[in-house]
Amino acid sequence: MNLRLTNTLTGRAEPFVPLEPGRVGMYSCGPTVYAPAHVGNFRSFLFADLLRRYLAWQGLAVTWVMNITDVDDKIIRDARREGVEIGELTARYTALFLEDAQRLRMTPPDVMPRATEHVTDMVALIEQLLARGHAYRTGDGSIFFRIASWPGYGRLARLDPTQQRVGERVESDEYDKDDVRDFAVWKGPREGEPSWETAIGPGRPGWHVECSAMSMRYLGPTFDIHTGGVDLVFPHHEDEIAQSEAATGQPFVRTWLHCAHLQMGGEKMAKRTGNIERPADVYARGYSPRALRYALIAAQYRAPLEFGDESLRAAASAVERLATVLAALDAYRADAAPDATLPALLEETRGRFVDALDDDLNVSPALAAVFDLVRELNRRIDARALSTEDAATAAAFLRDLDRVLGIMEEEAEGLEAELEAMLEERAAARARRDWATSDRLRDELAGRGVLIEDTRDGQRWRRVVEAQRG
RNA sequence: GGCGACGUACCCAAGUGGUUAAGGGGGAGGUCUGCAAAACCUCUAUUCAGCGGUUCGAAUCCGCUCGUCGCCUCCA
Repeated sequence: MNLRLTNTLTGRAEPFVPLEPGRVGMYSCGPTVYAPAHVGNFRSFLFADLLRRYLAWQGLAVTWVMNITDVDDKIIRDARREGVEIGELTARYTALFLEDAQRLRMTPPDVMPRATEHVTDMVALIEQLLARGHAYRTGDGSIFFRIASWPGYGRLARLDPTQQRVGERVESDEYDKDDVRDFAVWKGPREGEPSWETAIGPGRPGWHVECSAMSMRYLGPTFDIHTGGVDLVFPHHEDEIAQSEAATGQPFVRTWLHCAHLQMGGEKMAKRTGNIERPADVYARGYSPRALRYALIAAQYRAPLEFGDESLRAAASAVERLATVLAALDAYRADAAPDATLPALLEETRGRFVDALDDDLNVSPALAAVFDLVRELNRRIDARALSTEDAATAAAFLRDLDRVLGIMEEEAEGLEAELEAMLEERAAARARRDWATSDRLRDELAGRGVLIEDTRDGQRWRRVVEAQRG
């Protein structure tokens, strides 16, 4: 394994060496469940998924943890607005997130800890901070991390704490703290807000402390990889490092990975500005989850990626091309001698694929290798140059690469009996060269969303989910 | 103001010192096919924001200029 990853901590691509040979502990900042996640959020989750899949494909035992933030200011605000308990709101959006993630074929994380179920872990961490003098209480029962007590602060974000701009933010801050830069690890109880009775008093956890407590709970005080969007570098991850290392006295995360923003119209996709699109919006316009996944993972994670109808349309076509060659390989039957050059072709493709992904998860050249292979396979299919066995080998090879990509096929799905019967009827009509009946059935099936293609290996069908027009 | 990323064809996007500047999409023409679709073939950047410099040689290194985006505050 020659994987190199760009560590935000150093700003450079470094060889990835797991703490424990053969095993990888990886944590990804997950969603705050007060609204549906947008596709920009999913870029970040799917980038982590791609990494997870690649590591696993390379034979590493990965433990992937993704948190669900189910208590925070916005959740409280929105629940109050709706007049429901926060648990009702978060259950709703957690379910939606899981459904969206599944449709996008995000590998289910090994652990998806919820903040509200780990308050004890957070309290224990805060107690450590208090004991070591890195945190202090304020009059309202809140507890703040004292940045002045942590000299390494600002290292991840390369921010000089003394040069931080402090302005309006200071006045608007609702809590009373010693230093404006200090951040809350614990928020004192307030009327109408959820509160936990704990060893450090009543209240609720701050946002940053949640990720520290839960990641270390499942991965230990020091673990391999932590991912998130670039917008989390500061202050979220910076704060995580400070409080985690201050509490344990040990290094926290070895490799920090941050993916660039998804852009729409040249600007960051962000809920705040309303410049967002959600998976449901994309599907409503006729694009499949597979096309969306492709659009989100097809560029290297550190580069900003332009998202929109153009990219979705391109993704839909690309994904169709992959599905088509697999269908053709599956249907292929020929009394031909084995193709002597096929093994070398597959080997070369695999080499290019691995080299590209090893290079900081550079998917573009990896996909280029796949598409070069697809063209070559189509050529050989057309020329009937493969044996039946070759076709099966090539299909299995592509499906193996797809364990990393997750873009090639829809979930296995059958056809309704009625449509199945129409297919058989059409095959019979074709056998007697009854073109009129054949064409009529093809039109009818098309109307039902099933596209027919006639090939030397017989008729082939596939469902049409992608929009023909945007 | 501080920190960082980036500007490659009609669109998306690789390439970061050396033969013909990946790949996907789109477009044009052609082949195959009962038709359709798919597939295949050919073409679609003598040029990499601009200007200087280093070098035998630069899209790739250096400098300047212009432009874009992000972070510094809740944010994937």
